Amino acid sequence: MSLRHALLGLLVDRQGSGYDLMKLFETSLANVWPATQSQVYGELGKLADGGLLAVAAEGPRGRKEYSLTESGLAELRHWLVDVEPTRVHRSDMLLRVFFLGALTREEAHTFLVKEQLRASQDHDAYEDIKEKIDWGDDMISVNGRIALEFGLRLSAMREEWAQWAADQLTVPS
Amino acid sequence: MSLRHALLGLLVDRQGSGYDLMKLFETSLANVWPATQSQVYGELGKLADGGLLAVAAEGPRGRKEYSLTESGLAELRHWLVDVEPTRVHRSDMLLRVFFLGALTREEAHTFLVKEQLRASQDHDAYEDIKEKIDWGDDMISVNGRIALEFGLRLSAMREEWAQWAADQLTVPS
DNA sequence: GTTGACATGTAATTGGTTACATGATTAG
DNA sequence: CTAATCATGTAACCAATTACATGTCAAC
Repeated sequence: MSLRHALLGLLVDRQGSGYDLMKLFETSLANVWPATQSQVYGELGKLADGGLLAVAAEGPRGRKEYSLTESGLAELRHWLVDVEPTRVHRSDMLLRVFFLGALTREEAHTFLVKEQLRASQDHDAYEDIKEKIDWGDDMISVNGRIALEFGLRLSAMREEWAQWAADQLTVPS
Repeated sequence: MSLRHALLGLLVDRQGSGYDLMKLFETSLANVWPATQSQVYGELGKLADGGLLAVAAEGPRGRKEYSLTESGLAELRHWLVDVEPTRVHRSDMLLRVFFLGALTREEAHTFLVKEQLRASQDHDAYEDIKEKIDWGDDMISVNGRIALEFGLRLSAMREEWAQWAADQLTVPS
């Protein structure tokens, strides 16, 4: 149930339509919590029904501008403070690693080299974001920097690990 | 659709019932791809219907022992070699980071310190596994070690990052 | 004979993805 | 006038979670 909280969070220091929030999503939260258009519109409706959001204004083309209510902010804060983040993270990449023995050594090696490349590309992409985005001083910009640093460290780690893992295969015990 | 491949993978160098596979899951794959009992039994049925698995033997208590077929192995290898691993990984922890501005500085600091602690505990748990599990030489043991190393490096990274992030809050720009 | 491990399944619900469908407004 | 952007929604499907339901066999 994190999407609802993502939407509440985006509405803390701004007000916006589903369309606005979708665009914000793409340029910020999509890396940690992807969502589709249908999901966003659906969830906004439910949040408004539940009184966590209010329709602050209606514009052209049926545009509905949402704003956070008292109870919406309370729910967000409750989620941040009291709800434990999920422990396990699914990774189909690591799942594959378990079964690399079903491939030839060359194929397994290729798999790990590709992962190393992906990690390296991800790292580059994060570096790009760090340089090119002009960071505002709003909440998601300030804290987005902290999250971005995680991405940078993670991709660096993945690259080193994949290198190490590929070496393990090349020189077996 | 990774669960099907997880099951195919487990059946590469052994043969087993849903019950057996569940137990194997818990002690190996659960960290990278959790699955429930109902999911496992359901998926095994579908895989058998599709000819990727065969019922090799039937035992007491309705026990059905599955084995990998030719086309099952082919499908596994295809997934390993040709299907790109998922790019984005959801993290409700990082999602929360974006919204830390909705908390007081103390609350936000506490959140990051708790994350540091979780990472540290995860690291300890992985160290424990590394020491205590007696590793066989079967496929999932050999490659499980490679995956475990990822867990160790990731938890170390998370711990350092959380420490850094907590410091960022304490001494603001 | 009773407890615990073995063993399999179904049903209801939720969250997420993909595809489809429609239409208004603005800028060139 | 026409293309791009704005704007919202529905429907079908799939994967995963939770809870329920049932029953067997072995060991003590």
